Amino acid sequence: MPTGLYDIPSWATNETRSLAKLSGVEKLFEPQYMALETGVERGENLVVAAPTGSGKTFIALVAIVNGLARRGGRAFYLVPLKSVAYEKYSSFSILARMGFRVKISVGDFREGPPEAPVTIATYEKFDSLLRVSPSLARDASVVVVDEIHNVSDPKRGPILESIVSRILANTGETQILGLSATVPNAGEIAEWIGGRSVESSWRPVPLREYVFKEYRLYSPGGSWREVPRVYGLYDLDLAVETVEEGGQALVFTYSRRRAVTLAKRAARKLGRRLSSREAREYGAEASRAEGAPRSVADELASLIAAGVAYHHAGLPPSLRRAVEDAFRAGAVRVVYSTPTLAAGVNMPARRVIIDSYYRYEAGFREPIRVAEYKQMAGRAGRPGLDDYGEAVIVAERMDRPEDLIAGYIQAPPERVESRLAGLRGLRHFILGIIAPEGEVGIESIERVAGLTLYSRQRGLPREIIARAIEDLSIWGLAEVEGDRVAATGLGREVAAVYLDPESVPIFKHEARYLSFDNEFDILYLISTMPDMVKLAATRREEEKLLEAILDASPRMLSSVDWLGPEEMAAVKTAVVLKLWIEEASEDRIYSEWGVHTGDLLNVVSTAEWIAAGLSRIAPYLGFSTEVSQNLSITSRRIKHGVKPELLPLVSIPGVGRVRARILFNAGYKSIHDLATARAEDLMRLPLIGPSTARQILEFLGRVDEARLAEARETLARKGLLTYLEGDAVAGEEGE
DNA sequence: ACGTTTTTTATCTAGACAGCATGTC
DNA sequence: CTAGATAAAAAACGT
Repeated sequence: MPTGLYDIPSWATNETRSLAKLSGVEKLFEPQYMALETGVERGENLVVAAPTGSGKTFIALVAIVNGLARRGGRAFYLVPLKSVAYEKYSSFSILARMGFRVKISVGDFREGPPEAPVTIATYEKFDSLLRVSPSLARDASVVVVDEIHNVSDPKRGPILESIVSRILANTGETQILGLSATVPNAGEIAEWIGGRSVESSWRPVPLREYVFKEYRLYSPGGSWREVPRVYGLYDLDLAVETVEEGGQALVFTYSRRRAVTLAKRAARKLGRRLSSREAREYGAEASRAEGAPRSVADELASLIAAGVAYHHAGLPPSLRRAVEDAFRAGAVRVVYSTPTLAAGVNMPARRVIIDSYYRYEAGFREPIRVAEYKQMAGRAGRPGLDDYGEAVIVAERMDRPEDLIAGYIQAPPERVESRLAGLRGLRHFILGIIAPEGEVGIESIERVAGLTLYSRQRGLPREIIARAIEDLSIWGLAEVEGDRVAATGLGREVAAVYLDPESVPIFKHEARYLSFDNEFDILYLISTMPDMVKLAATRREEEKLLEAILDASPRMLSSVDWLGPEEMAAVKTAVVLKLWIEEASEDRIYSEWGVHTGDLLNVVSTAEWIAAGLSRIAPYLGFSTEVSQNLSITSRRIKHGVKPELLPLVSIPGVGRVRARILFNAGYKSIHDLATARAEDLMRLPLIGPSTARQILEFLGRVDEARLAEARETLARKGLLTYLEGDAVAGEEGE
C-alpha cells in the first residue's frame, strides 16, 4: 500500500463524516484530501484529475451529500456508459442509507420520471431530459460529470459540452464537479467550469510500465530483464509469468478475431495448468448463457473451464458478464479482450499486456493515442490483491524500445480539446437550446455558446453557428426572423425523439427513391440514418448483398448507380434487419452474415428507436398517416423480431418472438384466441411452462385461475421429478 | 484432363449513446 | 508509411 493517506480533517462536515463511516473510509487518498481542502464540501466547482481507482467516486459522493444537505434540490451523476451507470447505482446504495433515494436514468428504461434526489444518467439521457424539462438545470444543486475529458470525443464530446454550458448558463448556482483522467490541461477545464483543479497522480496500486521486445522487458530507466521463454509465444509467456505468481493477465488486442484465436491457443497450451474446479463451474454456467449462438456459448464455456477467456462487444451481455464474473472470481486467469474492457467495467488485472499499440481506422493502421494507452495501462493492479500492477506494451519488429518508452510511458496524454465546432455538433447544440424555449434571440444562443470550452479555446465560432442555424432553417427545423430563431413543430419533435437533425433531409431525399410498401426499402431507409449503427459489409459479401437487393427491392438497384462502402453497410444492415423481422434465428443470422449477437442487439435496438422517431416526424414532412403507421409497425416488429401477425401476441409479458410463434402455430393467433384457452393446453406447448402460462392468463385477467393452474402443474412436475430421482432436467422453469 | 496439394495473393481489422413505455428463452 | 491471420485464387504437382 503506497503512502499518501490522510486523516479526515477535523473541519470536515458531519455529512462527510457519516458518509466516510458508512462507506468504511478511514483514511483519505491524496486526491480526496486535496478535493476537501479545495472546497468540494462548500460547493466549489472542481475538476479532479486523477487515475482510476484513486477514489474519485467518494469525492463525488461528498459533493452530493453536502450539496443536498446544504441547498436541497437534486443531484445528477453523469456517466459516459450505461454499464458505468449500473455500476455506480449499486455503489451508491450508501446514499440510500443516508436517506437519499437514487434513481438511474438511461435509455434502457426509466423508473418513472426521475424525481429522486439523486439521479445517475448518461450524458445523452441528461441532455434529452434537459430538452424536455429545462427546469432540471435550475433544480440541480450538484452535477457530477464523470470522465469529463470526454469533451474531446469527436462524436459525444459536443453533447457533453452542451450539457455543461447550459448548466453554466443557468445563473451558476449549480456545483459542477468534473472527474477526469489525468490530462495536461485539467486547469483549463477547471477554468471553463469556473472552478479550480485538483491534480494528483496518486494510485492505490503502484504501476510499473514496460516495453517488450525480443523477450526483454525494458523499463523507463533504461534497464531490462529477460523473460523466460517457455512456449515461445510471447502472449503466453508474458501471461504465464504473472499467473505463476498468483496474478491475472489481461491482454488487449486490436481485433476480435485475434482475441478469439489467441484465447483458443492459450486454452490449448495452458488449459492443464489453469483449469480448476471453479473454472469448470464458471464454464458450465457460461454454457447455459441465454441469447447466444450455441457454438459461441460452447466455445467460450470450454475456454473458461480452461481458465482462459476472450471478451468483445459482439458477445451477448450474458456471456460478457460470465467472463467478467469468472475473471473477478479468479477462476479465469487470462483474458484476451478488445478495448471493451479498457473503459467502463471495473475489471483490473495484475498484468496488462498491450498486444499491439496500433489500431485500424478507415482502412489505415494508426498508433493509438497516449490517452488510450494510459487508459489500458491503468487497468493494471488489483487494489487489495496486488502489491503492484504491470503494463507491458509489445513492440513491433522495427521499433526501438526507447521510442515507445518516450512515446507512451513517459509521454503525457493528449490535451483535452473541444470538438464542438463541427456542423453536426453545433446543429445538435443549437437545437438543444431553441427546442425547449420555443423562440430565442441569436444573442442568447451566442451567450450559451460563449460558455463552451470551444469558445475558451478558440473563440466564439460565429460563422459555423450561423451555418448551423441556416441548416436547421433550410431543413425546416427552425425559423429565422431577424435575429430571432424559433423551433418549428418539426424541430421540437426532432429534439424530443433525439434524432440527429440531419435525419430530416436524408429522410426526405431517400423517400423519393423508395416505396413505403416495401419492407426492405423501409429498413434501408432506417439504415441510412446518421444515428444508425451500421454493420460493415466486407468486399466478399458484395455479391451476396446485390443478390439480396435484387430479391428484396429490384427498383433500388436501378435507382442507385453505385454503392460505396457506406451504402453497402446500410444494405447489409437492412438485410440483417429483414431476416430479424422475418423471425430468422440469431444462430442463422450469425452463420449467414457473421453478425454476432451483441452487434445484432445493438443494431436492433437502434433501428427500433430510429423507426419510431421517423414515424413521429413523418407527419411534419407531409407524409401520409399510412407512412407513419408503417414505420411505427416496423419499429415494433424490429423491437420484437417478428412478422406482423405476431405483434398482438408479443405484447403479452413473458412472450417474445419464439413463444409467440409457438402459440401462433398452435392455433392461438390472437389475444382473443387465448382468452378462452385452457391452462393445461398452454402448458403442454414447448417452451411454455407453468410460469409462462400463468403470465399469459394473468395478462388476460384470469388471475385466480392462472395461479391455481400454475401451482397445480408445478406440484405435479416436482412430484414426477422426485419420482424420477431428481437428476432429470426440468423442461421449464420460467421466471 | 482432372483432382489434390502447395504457394501466392487479397482481404480484413474497436466500441456504443439516444425515444417511449414495460419485461426474453 | 507499418502487421499478421485467414480466406480465396492461382499455380504446381501427381495420376
